[in-house]
Amino acid sequence: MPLLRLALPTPLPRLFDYLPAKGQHLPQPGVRVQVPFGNRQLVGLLVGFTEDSSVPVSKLKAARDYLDQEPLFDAEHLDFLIWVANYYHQPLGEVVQIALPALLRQGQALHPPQQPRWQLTVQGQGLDTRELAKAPRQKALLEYLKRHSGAPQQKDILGAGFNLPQLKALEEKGLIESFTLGRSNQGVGLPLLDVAAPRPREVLAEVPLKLTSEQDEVVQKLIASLGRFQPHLLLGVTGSGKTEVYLQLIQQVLERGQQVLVLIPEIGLTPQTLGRFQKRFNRRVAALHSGMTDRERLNAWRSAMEGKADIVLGTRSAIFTPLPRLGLLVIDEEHDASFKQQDSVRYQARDLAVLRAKRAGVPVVLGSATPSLESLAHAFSGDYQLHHLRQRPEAHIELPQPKLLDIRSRKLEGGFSQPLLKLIEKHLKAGNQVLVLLNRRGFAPVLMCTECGWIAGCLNCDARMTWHREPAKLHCHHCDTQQPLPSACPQCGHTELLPLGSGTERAEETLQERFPEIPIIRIDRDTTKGRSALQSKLDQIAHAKPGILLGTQMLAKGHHFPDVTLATVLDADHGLYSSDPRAMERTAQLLIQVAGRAGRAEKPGEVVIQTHHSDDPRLEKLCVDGYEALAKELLDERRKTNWPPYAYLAIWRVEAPQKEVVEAFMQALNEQAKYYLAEQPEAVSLLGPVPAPMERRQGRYHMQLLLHADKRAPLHRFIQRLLPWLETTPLARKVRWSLDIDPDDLF
DNA sequence: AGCACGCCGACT
DNA sequence: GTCGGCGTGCTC
Repeated sequence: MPLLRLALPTPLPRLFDYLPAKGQHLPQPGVRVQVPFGNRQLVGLLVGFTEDSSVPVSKLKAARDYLDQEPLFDAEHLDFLIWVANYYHQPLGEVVQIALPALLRQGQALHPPQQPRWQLTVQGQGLDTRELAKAPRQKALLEYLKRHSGAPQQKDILGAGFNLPQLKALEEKGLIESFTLGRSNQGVGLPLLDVAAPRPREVLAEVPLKLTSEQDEVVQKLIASLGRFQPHLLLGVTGSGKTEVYLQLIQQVLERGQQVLVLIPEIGLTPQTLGRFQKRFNRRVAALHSGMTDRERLNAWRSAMEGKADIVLGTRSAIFTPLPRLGLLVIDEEHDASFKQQDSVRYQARDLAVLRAKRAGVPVVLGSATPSLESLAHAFSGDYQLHHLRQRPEAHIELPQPKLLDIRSRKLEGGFSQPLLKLIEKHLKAGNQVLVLLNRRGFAPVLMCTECGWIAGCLNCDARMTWHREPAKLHCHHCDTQQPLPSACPQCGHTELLPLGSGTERAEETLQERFPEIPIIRIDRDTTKGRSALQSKLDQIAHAKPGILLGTQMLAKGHHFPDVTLATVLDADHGLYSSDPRAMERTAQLLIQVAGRAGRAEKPGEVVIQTHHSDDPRLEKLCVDGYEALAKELLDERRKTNWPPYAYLAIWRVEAPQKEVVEAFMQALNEQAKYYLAEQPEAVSLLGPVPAPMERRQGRYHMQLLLHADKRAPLHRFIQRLLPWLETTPLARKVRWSLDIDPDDLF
C-alpha cells in the first residue's frame, strides 16, 4: 500500500508520511489533506507517494480527509515550490503556506458552498393553492415557486420578501424541498449554472495609445521573444510610457490565448493601475494584494488557477499563483524593496519571476527607471536584453537635472536652508506645487537635555526615541514602544529638553509658519493609514494649487503629480556613508524617483537636493550623468571588492533575550562551520560572527554570521551541511535563528 | 512553531 | 491544598 507524503505547516524541515484515509480513493499529488498531527489537526499538501517510510508503518497515522477533488497545483508547479524550499532552505510546508490563500490554508473549500435552492415537491406541484388560504404568505410563496420553476436560490427568495420560517413551514408540510448544487453533485440533476462565460473574441476594449517610434521598437523586440524564455530589462525614465509598452505586449499574449502575471510593488496597486488594465482589455483581471479580504483573494486566486482570469495583477506573493496558460511575466518597478520578503521564507519575487519564466519557456519583462544593480549586471552581461526608453511622449520637456544644494555651513530651519525656502516661495508664487521629501517621521528624531546631555533612548532597543507632537509622545520606530513625553530630564531634573533634527511634523510646522496661506498635504505613515487615506490625500493634492506635498518615501513612488514643478529632498546624506553597501544604490534610486515627480506635464521642473556632501563624486555623477552611469560605477566597485552581484551572500541571524545565550550559540555555529570548511574545503568564507548593527532590538540581542562565496553551489552545499547539525544541537532551541539567502540588506 | 508533560513557588 | 512559571520533548 502506498503511503502519503505530505508537506505540513510546521517549521520542521521534513515531510511527513501518513496512511491513506480509509475508504477513499487515493488522491492525486497537489490536493490538500487533513491529518492528525500530535494532538491537533493540520491541513497539509500531498506532494507524492512512498513505499517505505523512515517511521515504522505501525506508528503512522491515517489521513483524516482529502479536501480537494482536483489538485491545486500540477506537478510542474509543485516542483517549482520544491525548488523554492530548497533554494531558501525552508521546509516545503512553509513554502506551501505562503503559496496558498489564507482560506485554503485553513481548510476551506476551493469553491464557495452553493446557496441552498428551493423547489416544489411532487406533492407541492399537485397542490391546489387555495388549501393554504389561511396562510396567505405561505400561499404566495408557493405560487412564487410555481412561477419560478428553475429552483431559485434561497437568497433570491428572501430578497423577494419571504422569510425563513415561511420556507420551513412549507417544508414541514412536505410541499417544498431544498437542495444545494455543489461540485460534488455535479451532473446528478440540474445543470451547473456557473459555466465559464466564453471570452469575447475581441481582446481590445479600447483603442491603444499611439506609440512613439522608440516605444514601438521596444514593443516589437519584446513581441519577437514571445513563446520562449527571455528576460528583458526595460530601463525607462519616468514618464516614458513603460505601462503602455507592457499593455501592448500583453495584448499580443492575450491574442494567443495565454495568461499574464504582472507584479507591482506593495503600494503600487492603486485603483487607477487596476482600472487601466481593465479598461484596455475584454478579459478578466484578477487583483491580488494585501488590501483585499481573504474571500476576495481566494476568488481571485481560483479564477487564476482555473484559467478564467487572463491577467493577474498582484504584489510579491502573487508570484506563487498557479497559471495553467502562462505566457508572460512583468515586474514593474523591479528595483522596489517590497519584492523581497523580509520574514519566514525570505524569497525575492523578482528572481522567482525569472525562474518561473525559464521553467515556462516564456519571456519576463523587468521594468524600472532605476533598476537594481543585479538586473543591470545581467543586462550588461547579455543575459537580459536591455531596452531603453529615453523619450517622454506626454511631457514635451526633458526631466530636469537634479541640483545639489550644500548645507554644510548653513543654518537650517526645520530642516530647510534659506535658499531652499526662497526657491519654494518662487514656485508657489507661480501657482505651482512643490514636493518635499523627508525620510523621517515625527517632529524630531532626537530629544536632548540641554543641561546634562541626556538623550531619550528606547528601553528595548539601541535606538533613540523619536519625538512626536501630534499626538505628543516618544515613539521608538524599531519596536513601536511609546512613552509619554517627560516634562523634565529623568537624569538631572532640568526642564529644558531640546529637539534635535527634524522629521515630517517639524517640516510641516516650519512650512506652515513660512507660508500660512498655502495648503500643505503631509503623507507619511502617521497621517496616511490605509488605502483610502492615501487616496483621499491624493485627491486633495489635485486641488491644492499652489500647494506643498510633504512626506516620506510613500510620496516618491509612482504617483503622478502633474502640477509639481519643484521636487526637493531635505537630506540626502543618510545613505552616503552607511555601513550597508547597498545604501548608495538605494539613495540614488530614491533621488531619481523623486526627480521624476517634477515637471511631468508641460511645466518645466527643478529638482534640488540638500546635502552636506555636495562634492561627493557619486552624487555628482548621479546628477550629471544619470542613474545608469552611476550604477555602472557602483557595479565596477562591486566587482573589484567581489561583492554581489559578482558574489553570493547568505546571512545567519540569531537572536535571544540574553546576550550570553546568543554568543554561546554563535560560537558553536562558527566552530562547526569552521570544522566543516577545514574538513571539506568549500569556496566559502565566514565574515563574523558579529553583533548586528543594532544589537538590541525589541528587547532581544542580535548577532549575525555572514557567508560569502564566489559561486552559488558551494554556498548552498555548505548551508545544507550545517542545517542537520543545527537540528541536533540543544543550543539551537534556546535562540531564534533565521537564514537569509541573497539578503537585501545586512541588518 | 505549538502543545503537553512535569516539577517547584505564591495564592483563591 | 491548587494555579502557573517555563524547561524539555515530540510531532509521520
